[in-house]
Amino acid sequence: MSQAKILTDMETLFTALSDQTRLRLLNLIRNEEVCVCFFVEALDESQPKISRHLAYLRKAGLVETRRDGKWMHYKLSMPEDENLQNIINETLNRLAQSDQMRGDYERLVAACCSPEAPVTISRAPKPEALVSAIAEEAQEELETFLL
Amino acid sequence: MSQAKILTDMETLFTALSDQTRLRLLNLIRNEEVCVCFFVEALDESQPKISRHLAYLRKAGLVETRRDGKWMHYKLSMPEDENLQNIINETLNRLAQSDQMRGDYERLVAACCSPEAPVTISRAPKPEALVSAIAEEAQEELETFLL
DNA sequence: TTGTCATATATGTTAAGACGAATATATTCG
DNA sequence: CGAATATATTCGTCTTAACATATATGACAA
Repeated sequence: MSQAKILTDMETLFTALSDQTRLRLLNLIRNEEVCVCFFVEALDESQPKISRHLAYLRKAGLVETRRDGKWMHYKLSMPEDENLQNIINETLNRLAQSDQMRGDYERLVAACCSPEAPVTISRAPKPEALVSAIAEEAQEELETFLL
Repeated sequence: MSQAKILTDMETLFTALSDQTRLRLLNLIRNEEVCVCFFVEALDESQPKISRHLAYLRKAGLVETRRDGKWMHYKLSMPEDENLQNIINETLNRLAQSDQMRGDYERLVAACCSPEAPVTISRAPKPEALVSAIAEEAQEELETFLL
């Protein structure tokens, strides 16, 4: 039963959230599935460090993985309980107000879409949601231009 | 500016919430100011342990203290940011669904209001909100009885 | 198979924090 | 003042978890 574990589950959730690197990672997958190499690029941290923290989040049940050939994609995995969902959403909303988190996100976009993207990741699969958002933006710009 | 510290502040908040004893303490002061001796009684943990965790919560800005002679009272101290407030409220709501937390609360009520309360705390100032709630309940029972 | 790339895990070190036991501080009472 | 009470802090120990560095795994390509 879920009853018996409420306290332990919350401890697990908050321990997972109590690290800056993990909060930064969550901020990046707020909307979309992201490939590990983009985390490394956007946070400018070592690959083992990113990997360890992603593993931590996975064990805590906060993210799910999908393998795609050599690439591992991570996405948010919401708990069933509504209170816990709200906690996570409020966390993401608070993070979104931070300049630093916006900077991380901008580096994610740059790593995905810049023509000068480092060779390392130039062939990695880009986050779909992000790419389509960028495409829409470009579309809008085009339309604005045409007016 | 609050901007510069968003990430650090969240790390501090979640670290404070990532311990079962501290979650149990927060559950007890959800509605009211409570004196340390009642925490010790309700959680059935050693006094130094309770004291250390309360100090931790105070340093994290989650509780405020008021001295009343020999007694120290603790109460919730909400952060200014609305997202963080929501996180704390959702946390308390989730805790309230736990049988264990309800057990803690019942022991708090018992310690405050039972005639067989241990000598140690029989003279300690009781939580006002709790006492008045109990009084109302008694009043209701009386009225029901009179019908 | 051999090599290469993307990611994960092991290792050794260091720091944070949780605990019980003992002790210190602060307040009140006599 | 000194004794008693409520709470806080210190100490020594143990666990958890952070990190950098090095190495292992798993997938694909040649």
